[in-house]
Formats: sequence, C-alpha cells, structure tokens
Amino acid sequence: MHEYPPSLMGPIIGMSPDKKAESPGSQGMCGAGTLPEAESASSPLATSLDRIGPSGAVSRSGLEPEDEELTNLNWLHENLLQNFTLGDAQSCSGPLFDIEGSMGSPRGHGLSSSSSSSVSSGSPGSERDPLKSKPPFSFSLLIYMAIEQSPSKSLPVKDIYGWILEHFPYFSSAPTGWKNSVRHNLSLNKCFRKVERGLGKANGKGSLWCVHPEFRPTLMQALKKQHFPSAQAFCTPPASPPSASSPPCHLFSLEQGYSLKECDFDAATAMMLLKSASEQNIDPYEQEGPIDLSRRDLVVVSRDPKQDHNYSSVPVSPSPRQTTGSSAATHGQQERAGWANGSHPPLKRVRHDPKPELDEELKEAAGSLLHLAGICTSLGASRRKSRKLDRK
DNA sequence: TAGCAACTAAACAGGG
DNA sequence: TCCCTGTTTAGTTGCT
Repeated sequence: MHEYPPSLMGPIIGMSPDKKAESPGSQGMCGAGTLPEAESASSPLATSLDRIGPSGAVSRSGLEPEDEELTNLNWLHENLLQNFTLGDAQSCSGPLFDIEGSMGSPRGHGLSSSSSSSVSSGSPGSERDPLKSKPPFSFSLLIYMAIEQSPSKSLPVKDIYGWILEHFPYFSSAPTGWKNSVRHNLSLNKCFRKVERGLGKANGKGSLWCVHPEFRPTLMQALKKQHFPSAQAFCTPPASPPSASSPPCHLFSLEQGYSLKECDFDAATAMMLLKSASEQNIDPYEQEGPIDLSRRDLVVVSRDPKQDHNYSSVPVSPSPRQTTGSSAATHGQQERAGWANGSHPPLKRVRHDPKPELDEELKEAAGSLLHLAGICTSLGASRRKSRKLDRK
C-alpha cells in the first residue's frame, strides 16, 4: 500500500565505523538468494569507509594495490577526513543532531509520533538532549545506515534494531512501535532486500536484510539532495528557491556560512558517495564476485529529480496505479519475492550514459572534501559555476 | 486542495 | 503458548 523510497535520506551521520556487525548472521554481501561467504572488511565490497577507524582515521592496512585506482580518494580520506567524524560521539555527542532545534527535521512529525517521553520536543531553544532527540532520519535511512555499517552489508532485523538503539538512544525509551515501523519499512521499501541466511550459518529466525545495490546510486543521489532543510537553506542562494537541482551544500564555499556540522554532514555524505561509488558498479544479479570497477556502465545515476524521490518512477511493468507511491509497495514486495528466488527483478532502470555520471559523483565528492578542507579547486569552482548557471 | 511521502498502528500468519 | 519475524492494510500527518 505504501511505498517507501529512500528519498528522505538525510545526511549520513552517525556512521561509527567501530561498530562492526555484531550479528552472527552477517555473512557477506547479499547476493541473489543466499549470502556468499564474503566476510567483513576482507570482502571485495568492503570499501575504504570500512577501514575508517573510530576516530575517523583511515587505516591503510587494508589498502591493496588494486586500490591505487582510488588513491586520490584515499588521500582525501586520509588527509581530510581524519578530522571528520562519522558518528563520533566525542565531537558530536553522538550521531544525533538536534532536530528539535535549528536543524529541523526532514519531516514534521519525525520518526515517532509517540511524542516520546524522553524527548524534549519543545520549541527551539528549549532544553535538548541530543542523545534523546528524535533522529532526523527516516526509518529508511536508519535501516540503510545500519546495513551499510555492517561489514557484510546485511543485517537481520534484530541487529538493525540493535544498531538503531545503539546509535539512537531515543528509541530505547520510545515505545516499541518503532520496531514495527522498521519491519514495515524493510518489507515495503524496495531498497531493502531480504536474503536468506546461508546454510551452516548461525541459526536464528528471520532473514538478513541488505540494501539493494541497484538502488544505491539513487540513494546516493537522494543523499546529495536531501540535506537538512536548514542546511540547504544555508546553501541555497537566496535568489533561487530550493529545488531538486539545487547543488548540495558542499558545492558552496565555507564562506557562505554553513557550520562545521553541516560540513560533517557533507563529509559523511561524500564518504557515502565515495564508498558507494565503488560498490554501485555491481550488477547484483549478474555478478556476485569482486567488483569490476571497469563496469561503470552499470552505474545508474538519475538526474531526474522525480526519480530521486520516487523509486516507483523506475520503469516497472506498467500499471495504472504505478504513478502513485502507494501502489508500488505491492510491486516491491512482489519483486522481492522474485529476487529471493534469484531471478532478476522486473525493474530495469533506464541507463543513460551513466559513466560520466559516476565521474560527476566522484568529482563532486572529491570537490566536497576539498572544500571542507578549505581547498578550492578549479574543478570545484568550475563545477559550482556550472551549477549556478544551471540553476539560472 | 490534491497528491505524495513518511509514519504509526494493528492484524495476521508462520516459525522457533 | 509466547515471542519474533514478516506481510499487509488502514489511517494520520506534513509538505509541495
């Protein structure tokens, strides 16, 4: 009935890399059907982000020669991101942001309508406990973060609960309805796939859930555009109203007045971009082995703003109700049912010359990081210029 | 005001 | 029987 595209993907924060998947059932990247044996950081899908230490420092220990293709990005990680924290409680008091205050919330009613006891959901300026504030993320994003944080990129529901509870203590005191919402999201959101636990793995009820790689590009695209409203307000030139084509915050220089927190947002976002850039080259239905980085043609990056917010816009089998968000839920579930059997999903995203798009992503990410470090590259400048021209 | 997206609640079924 | 998991439906809320 409902469709939950991960469109409300706020900035990725709270990615404390020290949190390895405690799940005994975490077993490698999701494939079509059962999970391969790929494990944690040694997995070909484990990217540099997985090697970021708790302080944000990047460990070079896992850098393989083949990673040299991404040397420049690793440099960014090492030199620019060491001071950024993904879920660094020391600097940010946890992965939470004060959605009750200046940061606002992606949605008016937040993640829990239960007006939870512990949340001082008062007016801006009232006493706020960030650790007890409603997370400014949709459940889709929470799930996404949880799954992405796991070395195997897959988690059982229970571990998703655990991750959310661990990173968002708000839920520890919230009514248990949020768990229902999590399950509901997993079931309905097409971005999440259910995979069967591999044989011989730790038993347990339920399946593992992972992020559908096909949706990662769109997720990333959404990430770029779904910044905090207030942050976007910082970044959006007054002359032009916020739009889907508005550049992400990181395309603006620091002088334009977004705070370090927003820098962290974009750092995290950029990290996700960088991280995903290597992952999204996978055709999940044709390739279960290591990533072929040369297969950039598989990357799908939509430039259609509508597609950023509605995965049902993906050309699926025509349906008179397909245009409505609620209808696609059934489709998604049917599709997932098919995926579980290893069959290709009926979804076939339109691929329009995606290779430059990936480069764009990488350039933007790199430019973002450089900007965060106060480095203005000609690349970034030219891109900003072109962006501004595009908006005109 | 309509459409949409996201959230909540609830019911239900299946399995451990 | 209880709990967990997963699915489905219905309703609400806020935004555009």
